[in-house]
Amino acid sequence: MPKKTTTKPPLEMDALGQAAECLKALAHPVRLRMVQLLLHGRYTVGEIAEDCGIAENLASEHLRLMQRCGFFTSERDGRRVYYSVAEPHLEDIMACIESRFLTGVGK
Amino acid sequence: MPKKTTTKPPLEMDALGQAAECLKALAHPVRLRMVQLLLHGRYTVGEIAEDCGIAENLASEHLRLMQRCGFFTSERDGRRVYYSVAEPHLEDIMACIESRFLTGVGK
DNA sequence: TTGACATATCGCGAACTGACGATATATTTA
DNA sequence: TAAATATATCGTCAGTTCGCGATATGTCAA
Repeated sequence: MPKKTTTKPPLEMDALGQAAECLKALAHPVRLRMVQLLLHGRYTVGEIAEDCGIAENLASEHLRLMQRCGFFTSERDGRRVYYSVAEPHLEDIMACIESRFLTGVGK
Repeated sequence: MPKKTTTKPPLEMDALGQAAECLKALAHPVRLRMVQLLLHGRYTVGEIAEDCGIAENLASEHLRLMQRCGFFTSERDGRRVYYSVAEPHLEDIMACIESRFLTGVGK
């Protein structure tokens, strides 16, 4: 009897907590924009900040947050730090989000 | 000349804001659980509360939040109120989330 | 009507988040 | 070395979220 469907979550509640954490990381317009951008290549903090129209320290904070979730990684090259996507599922998830919210709207 | 496309995102920033709002609504373990449950049928507030292991007033608050996003709808039947999924994309989005976070973990 | 049940709403406090200026660290160039 | 550049971190504060007890509303049955 591997599973029962009676009352509670068996032990998935824990995984749902993790999933919620990561969704919280995505749930910010600037961070969604960063995901869109980095899905097309790697960029420095300065480039990302400019694209999003925010200060560089703010960008750095958002990027670090996404990195803690495992969504992004960074590598330093000289004084610059390049961020890129580390989580392969991000592409699928972003596609879902875009298909719901960003399709043919005011284009 | 309705809009200019100089530095920033064209006009999608607005849609990203909306998307972020809805992701925030999803970004909670109890609410994710509610989505999972309601994707399998319609249930009353009391049933949902018990399944999630929370008080009924709390469940009611979470459900109302999801309803404001357009994710759920409710219909009253006597003293009970049944909630069900209203947003068809929820299934896809939830599938993405599950494939990332809820696959073969500790099973 | 009254009482019981199901759900919704309100008000509060604790905890968290986001933005921002100031400051710190790391790296290159002079 | 010092100065300039790129990024990261810190402290703070306004605003928000969560859970909860108390209360309100809505519905049925006696």
